[in-house]
Amino acid sequence: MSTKQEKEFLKNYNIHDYDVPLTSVDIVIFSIRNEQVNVLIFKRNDFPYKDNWAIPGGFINIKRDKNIEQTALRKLKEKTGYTAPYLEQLGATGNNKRDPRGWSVTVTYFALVNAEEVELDEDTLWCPLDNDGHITQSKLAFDHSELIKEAFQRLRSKAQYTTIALHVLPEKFTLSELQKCFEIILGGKLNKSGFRRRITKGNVVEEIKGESKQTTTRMAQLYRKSGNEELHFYMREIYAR
Amino acid sequence: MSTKQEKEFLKNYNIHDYDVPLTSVDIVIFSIRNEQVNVLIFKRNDFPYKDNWAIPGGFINIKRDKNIEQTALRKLKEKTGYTAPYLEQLGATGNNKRDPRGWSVTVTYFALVNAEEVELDEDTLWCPLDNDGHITQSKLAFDHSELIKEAFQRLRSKAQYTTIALHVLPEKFTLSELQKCFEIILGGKLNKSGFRRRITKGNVVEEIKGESKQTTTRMAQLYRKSGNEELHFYMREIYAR
DNA sequence: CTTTTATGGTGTACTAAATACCCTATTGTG
DNA sequence: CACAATAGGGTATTTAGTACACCATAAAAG
Repeated sequence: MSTKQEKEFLKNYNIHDYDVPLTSVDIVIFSIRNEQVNVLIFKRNDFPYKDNWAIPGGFINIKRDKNIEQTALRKLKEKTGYTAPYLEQLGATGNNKRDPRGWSVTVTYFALVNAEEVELDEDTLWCPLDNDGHITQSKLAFDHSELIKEAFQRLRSKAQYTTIALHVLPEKFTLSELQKCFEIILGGKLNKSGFRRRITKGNVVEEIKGESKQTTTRMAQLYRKSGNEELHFYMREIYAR
Repeated sequence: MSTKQEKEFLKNYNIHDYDVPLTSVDIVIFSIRNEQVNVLIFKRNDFPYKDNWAIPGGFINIKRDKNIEQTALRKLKEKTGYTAPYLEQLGATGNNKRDPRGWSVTVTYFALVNAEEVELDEDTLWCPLDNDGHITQSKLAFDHSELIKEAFQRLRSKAQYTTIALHVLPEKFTLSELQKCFEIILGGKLNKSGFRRRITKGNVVEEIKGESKQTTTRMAQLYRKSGNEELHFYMREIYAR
């Protein structure tokens, strides 16, 4: 397939001969803390936007990373220690405005983690989002506030027809805790028995026989995730009011 | 905000000092012909994969393109003449294997067009897909077969809960023609009266008063798209068997 | 030690929006 | 003129939600 001419072409090909955009990976890391959706941000150490808050990310290391998902996982691991989180690509954003260094493309991922299992570095913090996915704290570097908002919209939308909220919980949890997570993400109340039917009917959680958790009132049955798939998809959206 | 130090940094910043990936945009253009989903492919004129079939695409022109969607629209217009098609970003694919020139990231878009309104250039053709989204003709350059398959899965999935199939039809169409398009995309038969209720209930199509179309049997009412949104989203998926 | 209260857990009536199946109308064709 | 084929639409059934009521249980209050 590969002709002599083609080999010649590839030998002479040098990307540095062309005007190319910057290409980076950013990652919106979600968790739930104090009954709010939170996002992990850190204070930048380098130009541009030095000393501003931003979401984790950076350039693809074309020596070390085999693919872009690996770049995202590497960044996530650096900031949270997580190696197997829920991770989904949100999409690419690219234009000539978003980075002062020039034309820039970023591939954004979002991850769900359990806040209890993350140890924060210095200059790293959880920042709560309001009901529209706006970050309530400081203004962020680049277009990161916009990326967070888009990721939040995707998260909320997916919570309506999948089991995505499972991924912010620890290994063991009660159904009320799970419902609470859905309600926080969806921004409204869910019907209890409808929710429990929906969750227990599919093969998405299983009782941990004999284990229950002390709450403020009566004991609650503990569950764990079951099924192998990352997400279970429902035929209908759930209704939060 | 912008300090002297930062200005200095930006002045000295040169992307050519770094090892960066190639970044391109590819576009999967769908239409329906002969009761099959088709994809537009063309014969490559340049290395690598010269003389192989591929989907349209290319590098971002950082002088002319303001953002990646513009790059995609530019490529689409070159091949089809369309300036306002249904266009959606599928996502980014990036790894060190897909392009012989080196580490490569591509942002894939997919578009829906009406085949009748496209004039094919030389070295350009419509190629039908089988029921799994596999291209039935030749092997394609790069990982383009894989990109097509992923785009087709997204298209089929969206046809289950949105009005996406509207975008492969001409301005005027009958409900039977619309149903046929959905069936082709979904790969199964739909229930007629259920389908008509679903379509006519939302504000997605409107009768063209007094206009009807001759079919092989009785006259059929003509409709046009209505509503301003690109897509209408339903709460439930439709069921094709 | 009893009562209150908050939450855990479940059952039932109602409802929305599908599917499944049926019927009638219209027009070209043998 | 009967018949085939598609347009167009009606109704019963099913599915999976919402709304709401009810009992259980353990901590806290009196």
